Amino acid sequence: MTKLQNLDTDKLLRTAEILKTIAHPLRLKIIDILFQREDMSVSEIQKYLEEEIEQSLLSHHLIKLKEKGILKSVKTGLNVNYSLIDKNLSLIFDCLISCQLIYK
Amino acid sequence: MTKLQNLDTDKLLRTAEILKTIAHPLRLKIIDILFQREDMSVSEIQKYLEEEIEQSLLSHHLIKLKEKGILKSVKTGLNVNYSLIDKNLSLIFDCLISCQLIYK
DNA sequence: GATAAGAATATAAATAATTTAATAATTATA
DNA sequence: TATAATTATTAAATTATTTATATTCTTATC
Repeated sequence: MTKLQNLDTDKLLRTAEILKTIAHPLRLKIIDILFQREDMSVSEIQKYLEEEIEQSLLSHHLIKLKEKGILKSVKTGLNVNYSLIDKNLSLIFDCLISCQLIYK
Repeated sequence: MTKLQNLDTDKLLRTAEILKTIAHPLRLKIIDILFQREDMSVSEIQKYLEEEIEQSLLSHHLIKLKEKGILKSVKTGLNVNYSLIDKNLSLIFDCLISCQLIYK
């Protein structure tokens, strides 16, 4: 009987926290956009989103993604440029595809 | 500029839905238990959980996991045995590890 | 320094998820 | 058939997340 992971309570909580952070349509879309192009400002990201979305709402989501260690940001002049800390995050889609939970 | 995935709205919604389903400490623990041993009844799973947890709460979580396509169940006598539909789901941990979002 | 642009913050409102508790349904056994 | 064991269902209570609105903060430019 092998262990899936060394799953103590802290690790369960942290894993759940990260997955919860990603588990949102708009935040997934943001991740996708930043996978395609690094270092985009908030207003650029806003333009890329097909749905019209409030600046403050976008900011909320970006800050949450940053807080949880998924994005980083650099301020340059008026702009704040966000980017993915690790592009391997896209592997999460591959995992769900390999489980046939989403289609390719 | 490559696309991360072919990310239409439906796919974003479905991906978020699945991740949200997994993104819970107890449900992750259930997944871990069923990765270690297939076909466990509700009461067996209950015994395996270190924290004391209500039978009805466990049932709620199991049913949610089943509804979303992550678990399957077979009724035998008094028991209902649950198991993972796809053990590759554990790859999700590897993904988070490779992004250094959780430790190994 | 006044104004504008870009982004963050604060707060409240709306919505959704989780947990609890009581009860019901199903099957097995005395 | 009465009782016990196992699991599911329902409704209510609690807690958490998401969204909207208004405002503030920072930096640049006039």
